[in-house]
Amino acid sequence: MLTNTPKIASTVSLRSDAGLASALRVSLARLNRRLRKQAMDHSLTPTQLATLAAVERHTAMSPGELAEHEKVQPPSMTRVIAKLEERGLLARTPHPTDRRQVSISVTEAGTNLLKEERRLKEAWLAQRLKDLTPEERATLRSAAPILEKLSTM
Amino acid sequence: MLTNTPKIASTVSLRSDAGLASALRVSLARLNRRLRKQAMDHSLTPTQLATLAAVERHTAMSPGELAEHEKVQPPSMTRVIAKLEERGLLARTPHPTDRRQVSISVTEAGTNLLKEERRLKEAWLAQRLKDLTPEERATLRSAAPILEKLSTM
DNA sequence: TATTGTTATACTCTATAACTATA
DNA sequence: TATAGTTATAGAGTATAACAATA
Repeated sequence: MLTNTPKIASTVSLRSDAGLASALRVSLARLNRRLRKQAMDHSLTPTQLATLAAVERHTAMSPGELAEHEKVQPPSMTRVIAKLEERGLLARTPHPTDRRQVSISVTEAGTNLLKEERRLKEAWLAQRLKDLTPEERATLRSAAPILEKLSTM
Repeated sequence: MLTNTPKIASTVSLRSDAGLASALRVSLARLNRRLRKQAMDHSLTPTQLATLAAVERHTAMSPGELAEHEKVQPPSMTRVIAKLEERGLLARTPHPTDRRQVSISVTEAGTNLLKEERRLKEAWLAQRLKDLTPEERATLRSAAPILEKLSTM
């Protein structure tokens, strides 16, 4: 170790809006980093996992839509889908009318993997919530819908 | 477009602890995804950016420490450092006593990049906070330290 | 002729193994 | 002989360009 002195946290007051933004940004990033570590050993890349979740969320999508949604190029999505299909997490069915297109959907195994993934993260979080005071939990209960709102504004 | 019907959100009640954990997880993930998009076009990989931030946070670190901190192998860190040094964001100075070691520190340009990166995210967040009601902002002010606490428990 | 998706190929990032310099 | 770091090389993942099938 050379030196290992963490710097003093931001001194901007929480009372100002800029201070609140700063404090929230730091807390959100840190908590998310911790949450991301609570993951299954599914050995899926982030893109693969996000693709699986997107298909589940939208019920059925074409490779082109998925590429756009995940901000990757179509050839990359072809390979992501191939991997997920190989592992039985996604299935491809022909498009009813346009035979150029393919419809991608989640298999039961894919759904189960996503469920388990979420279950692990939520279990970790629930455990920590248990160690808060009732007042702290009440505050978070009020804050949750506001955080939700922030991301859709 | 094939189909694009988003599924109904979780029906678990916010009142239960499991419901709170679920709601928080979703909100946190979504808000972070939005925040991450508010980034400079610095063309740094996630590892490069995280490394830069780690060095800033710890003032000075050795390549070995950085590799361990960022969970990459030493040879990978060698290349990350090389890239960051090439761009003038990190600097290397010899260790005072052990000539095998190298001390890595952030340059002024590196500090400025991190500042700008944070400024952008916080500006985006502050703008959204402005559109909340005073009560909602007060709730978030109370919640911020609790979120912070959750990640260190 | 335009569009959807795939194959061919190259580049980047990270890993393991082997090497150099210093303790 | 052990440790810190780098260089050499290989394996994944993604991009661009070219191609095949269908509209």
